[in-house]
Amino acid sequence: RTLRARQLLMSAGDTVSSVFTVLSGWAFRFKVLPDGHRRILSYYIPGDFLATEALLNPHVNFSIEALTDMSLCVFDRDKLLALVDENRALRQKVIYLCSRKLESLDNRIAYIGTRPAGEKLAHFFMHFYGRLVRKGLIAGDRFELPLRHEHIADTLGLTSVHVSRTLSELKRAGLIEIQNHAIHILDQPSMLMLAGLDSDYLSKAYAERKAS
Amino acid sequence: RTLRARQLLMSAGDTVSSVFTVLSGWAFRFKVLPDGHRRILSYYIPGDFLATEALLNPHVNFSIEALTDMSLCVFDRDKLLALVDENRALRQKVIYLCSRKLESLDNRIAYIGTRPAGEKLAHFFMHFYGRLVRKGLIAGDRFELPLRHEHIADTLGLTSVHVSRTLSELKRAGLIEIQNHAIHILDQPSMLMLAGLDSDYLSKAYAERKAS
DNA sequence: CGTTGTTTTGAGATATGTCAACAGGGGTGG
DNA sequence: CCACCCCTGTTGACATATCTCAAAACAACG
Repeated sequence: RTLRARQLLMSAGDTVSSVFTVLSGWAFRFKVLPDGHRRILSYYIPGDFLATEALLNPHVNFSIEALTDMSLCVFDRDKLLALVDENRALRQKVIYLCSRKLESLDNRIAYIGTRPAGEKLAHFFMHFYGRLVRKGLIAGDRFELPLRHEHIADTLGLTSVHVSRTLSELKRAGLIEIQNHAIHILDQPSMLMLAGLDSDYLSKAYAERKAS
Repeated sequence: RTLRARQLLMSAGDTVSSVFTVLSGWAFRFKVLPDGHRRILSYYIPGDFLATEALLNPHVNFSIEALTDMSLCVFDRDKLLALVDENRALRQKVIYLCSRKLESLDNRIAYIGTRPAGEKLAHFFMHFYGRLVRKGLIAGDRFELPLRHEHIADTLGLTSVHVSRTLSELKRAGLIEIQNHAIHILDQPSMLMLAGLDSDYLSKAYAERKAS
């Protein structure tokens, strides 16, 4: 199945009967608060299993939107669940997925809380860097981020105006460079430190590469 | 097994071999950021299964501390896992737990992000109110919260000073009252609205009561 | 009745939000 | 190929929320 950029894959309130893996393209999962603000909860990149939450509970209360054109591999939720139920190895796999998911949400909460905008941004970028490396999707210190400032803002709990300003600061400080929709990490150590990550975060990511 | 207030049940980096259910008392799960700030991720109240995360993955990177004296029912992780592996109903139960857990973290992220302090506090209290009601632990519009301001601050990403100020505002506005460590919800509808919750949030909680 | 830990209050600093104007890019239709 | 428009990003001035530091009030507890 394919999807165009900006198309919705599922909406809050839906009862879904399919789950997916991402073959190509990016997507994000979000909620809309009562006051109309959007809050982005997580992103999906190629290779990701899409919507662990939906596998566990078909009644979703979040939405998923395509960030770019994308192609997906579709699974029937019931059939997949039946398979999982029978197959021990698959069950382990699901447990692993859940565990990762829980951990990553914990981390989101931990650093989104109250860190200043610069640190939030650094964490955001370096986190993606690590994910892309682990998936074997990039090699150098430059990668594509098909996001608008508004996405970043809705992810980190900032305003797009303030994201713009803070990005300018990071550029002026010589930490990063941005052209088109690609970001270039100029000063890796400083960025990792700003992000509150271990200095060997990236080496670890390279070591884990393609161990999906 | 029993635990005194302030005692640690597990620490980040531990490999745990036991999981628990809470018989009495409160606890909280937290991380310490590289800069020394503590971030509280979740709370446990009587009846809760303690550390779904630890069941899925024995190598934990968070800590759990007792908030009050507490008594726990201990399970051997391996044995419990073996049981779960054999028993279909238990597997469903675990799936349900994970699903709830994921959802609640989503919600944390959604409202912790950028809401003003008053709304965060309202959400925090009403959320506990709902949880306690569902567990059948309270009846009226008043309940005990064995927390210091610092816990609330570390949960919501605020300063304990600011928590104090904002609480004073809520009191002055006639929304709540606090004595000892018990909170009295004076204006339920306003509090629910502030918290960004449905006006029938509590009726629902009462309806679900003790369906643990 | 002191000691220690917690909450409250105040004054001033800083980070972030809001609103509004403008600039640039990439499409679209003429 | 150009003129226009819409969407996004940038910049500025100002308002506000939250933090910091420090002192004082209060509570719990031996």
